[in-house]
This record gives sequence, structure tokens and C-alpha cells, in this order.
Amino acid sequence: MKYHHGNLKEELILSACAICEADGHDHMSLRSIAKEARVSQTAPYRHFKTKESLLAEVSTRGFIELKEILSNASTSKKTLSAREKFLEMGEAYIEFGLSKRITYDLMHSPVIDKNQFPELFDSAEAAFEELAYILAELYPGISEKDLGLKCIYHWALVHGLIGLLRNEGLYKSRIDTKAGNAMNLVRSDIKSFITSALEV
Amino acid sequence: MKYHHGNLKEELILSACAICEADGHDHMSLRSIAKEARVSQTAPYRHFKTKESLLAEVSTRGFIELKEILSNASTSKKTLSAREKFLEMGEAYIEFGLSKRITYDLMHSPVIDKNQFPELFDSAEAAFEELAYILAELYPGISEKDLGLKCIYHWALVHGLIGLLRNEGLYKSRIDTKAGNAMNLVRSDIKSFITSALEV
DNA sequence: TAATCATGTTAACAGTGTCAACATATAATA
DNA sequence: TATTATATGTTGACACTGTTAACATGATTA
Repeated sequence: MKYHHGNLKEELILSACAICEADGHDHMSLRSIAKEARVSQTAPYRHFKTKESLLAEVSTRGFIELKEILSNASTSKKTLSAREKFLEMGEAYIEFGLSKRITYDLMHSPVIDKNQFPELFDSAEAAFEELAYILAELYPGISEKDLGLKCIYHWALVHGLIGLLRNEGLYKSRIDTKAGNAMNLVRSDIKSFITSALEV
Repeated sequence: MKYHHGNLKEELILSACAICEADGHDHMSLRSIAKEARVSQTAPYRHFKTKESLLAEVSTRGFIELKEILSNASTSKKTLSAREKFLEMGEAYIEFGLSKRITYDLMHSPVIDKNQFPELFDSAEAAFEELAYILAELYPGISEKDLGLKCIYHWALVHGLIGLLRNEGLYKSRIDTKAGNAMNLVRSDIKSFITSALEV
């Protein structure tokens, strides 16, 4: 065992990412992250000024992964129409938000000030731009202003939908029994839900 | 100064609510809440099993207030059409989410398990139902299934929009400069943004 | 080789949620 | 009314947290 690790910064981030999805928010302490990387409790402070900045890195990785997922969803199958690509992207986004729950929370956590971490800011914007690309393709000749509005509209919709879908029990009893389990209906066919947003 | 407070439970909740909006997440410790209520650090444990259950109460108050706000928005002016009532509600919802930021975060925080706190669950559903009422009025004769879908659609949209609007700097530089500051455009005229969702 | 610097460790700080043990005021009972 | 039980408060302690200071070690450079 070497005294100097050699690649500790990267390993700390990966440890944090692992703990994030495996054990949840509660176990995301600097100490447990350091332990996971088999290093003393204060070693992280040689690479990160605060715990928040480590979490910002984890968040950044999340946005980078999200961007790749969105990019793949829209470009992997070249035969798809713009509309179909858009739907693939929407489905991929929601799948990400539902599967990587805690990372997704962290990415949108109000305790991490994005303006304070330029890389995080940029990675988040890069993911956002994937949506802009496909919408520009879907609405050729659309004005920049309307494109911006449509971006916000669809981003808000899928982001909000994830929040609702994840409150598993919530909004399920009263509304949902009356509505023939509308929430499960949405969950099982996300594309048609998103499709309706295209009519706007 | 009496040894027995008499109304400590209520005062603790109010102290927590006050600290919540005034000082932010970081200062929401049981000890500071107890101090605010001029009581010892462990006094809260006579009224709340855990810190989480106190926060659940704060969250419940938030949903109760939200429900009242939504209800007022749609019923205070009787001359309004169903469509106008709906827009008033949407605007009121977003105003709530933007002004009571930390409370709103708490209400949607993944660390408070709504299924574990029936009152919280019920208060959240009651707020949700306000949307169902107005949508049922807006679409007379709509099937229960479609009503459920529309509820989810609009709720997701405003909830997601709040998340985007609050990330002040984010999604503003690249997209927004190109899009003629679309985000500020949305912010300044929320009703027309929501209106477009009615065309679905 | 010697000095410098990056990167690790240990010890300690104040702050946290929580529990056990104890104290006191109110309610119920004899 | 006197006594007991119960509800509600306090104090002290525990393990855990983020963070800093002081020190140790290894790698880089003069």
C-alpha cells in the first residue's frame, strides 16, 4: 500500500458516485466516502475545498452522463424521424431520472449552488442543449425565441413528471382510483404522454 | 417562566416554519428549532419521534397553505371563466413555489417519506385535488381517465417550471441569449406559458 | 544531495440527532 | 385532600458529522 495514492481525486468521485446510488443520501458523508476509497477522513481536503465541491463533481458527472444518454437516444438510430428521436430522448430522460434517483436529486439539489461551480453549470447546460438540437430539427425555421420557449416547456414537463412518478404512493389514491390509475398509465406509456405535449 | 410550556408542539412547528424561510436548510437543526422556542435541545422529543416527523409537519403546513392559495385563486373572483380560474391557479402555484422556496423544497424533498406520514400524504393530495376540480370544470364531461392524465400533465408542467425558473443562472446563458432571454419571457408572463398547455 | 512541495495522517474542534436518566408540573385516584 | 401516575420538561452523554491545524511522507526540482 503506497502512502501516496496517485489517483485519489478521481477515486473519491467514483466512490461518492457509488455510495450515492447504493446507500442513499444519508450515507453520503465525507468520512464514508473516504473510507470507501480506503483513505483517511481528511484526505479529501487535499483535492476538494469542501464536501459541497465534491458533490458538485458527482453532480457534474451526472449531467455528463445524462447528456450522453440523450445524445445516444437521438442519434443511435439514424432511420428515426425527428419526432421519433424526440420521443426516444424524452423516454431516456425519464428513465434516467427514475433509475438514478439519488444522483438525479443531487443534480437538482438546491444546496449545491450551480453558479459557484462553472463545470457543473456547463455540464448542465450541455445536457439542456441536446433538447434544443432535436427541437430545432423538429421545428425547422422556428424562431430562436420560440425554440427557447419550447425547450423550457418540454424540459419542465419531463422534469416535473419525474417528480410525480417518483412520489410512488402520492397522487395515487384519490385521483388515481377515480382516474383509472392514470399515473400507472402514464408510467407504462411515457411516449404517448410526451407526444401530447408536441401538439402545443 | 413556567416549567411546562403548554403549547410547545405547535410552537415548535411554527419555529421550524420560521427558521425554514428565514435561515435556510442549513440552520434547520432540531437544536436551533428548540432554541427558537426557548426550550431545551431534547424537548422536541416529547412531541416528535424524530426530526423527520417534525419536518413532515412543516411540510404538511406547506401543502395546507398551498391548497388554500389554490382554492382562493380559483374561487375568489366568481366572474372568472373556468379557463381564467385555471390560469389564476397556475400563477398562484408558481408564485408560491418561487417565494416559499425552502418550504417548497421541503415539501418535495425525497428525504421525507410521504407514505410514512398520513397527514402529509393527505394534505398533498388535497392540494392536488384543487387542480382536479378546476380541470373538471374546464372540460365538462371529460372521462375520469383523461382527467387524471390532464392533472398529471399540468401539475408536472408547473412543478417542473418552478425548478427551471429557480435555477436562476442555469439555462440562461447559451440557450437564453440565443432565444432572446426566453426564460425571463416565461417568468414575466406565466399565464401565456400555461395557456399553451391547454391546447393539448 | 538537499530543499521544496504535493499529498497523505492523526488529533481536535464545534455542531448534529438521539437516547437514558432524572425533575417537575398536572391529572387521576384513594 | 393526600397520593400516585402520567405528561412534559431538563441534563448529560453517545456516536457521528464537516472542518481545521499540526505533523509525516513521498516525489520533484535546484
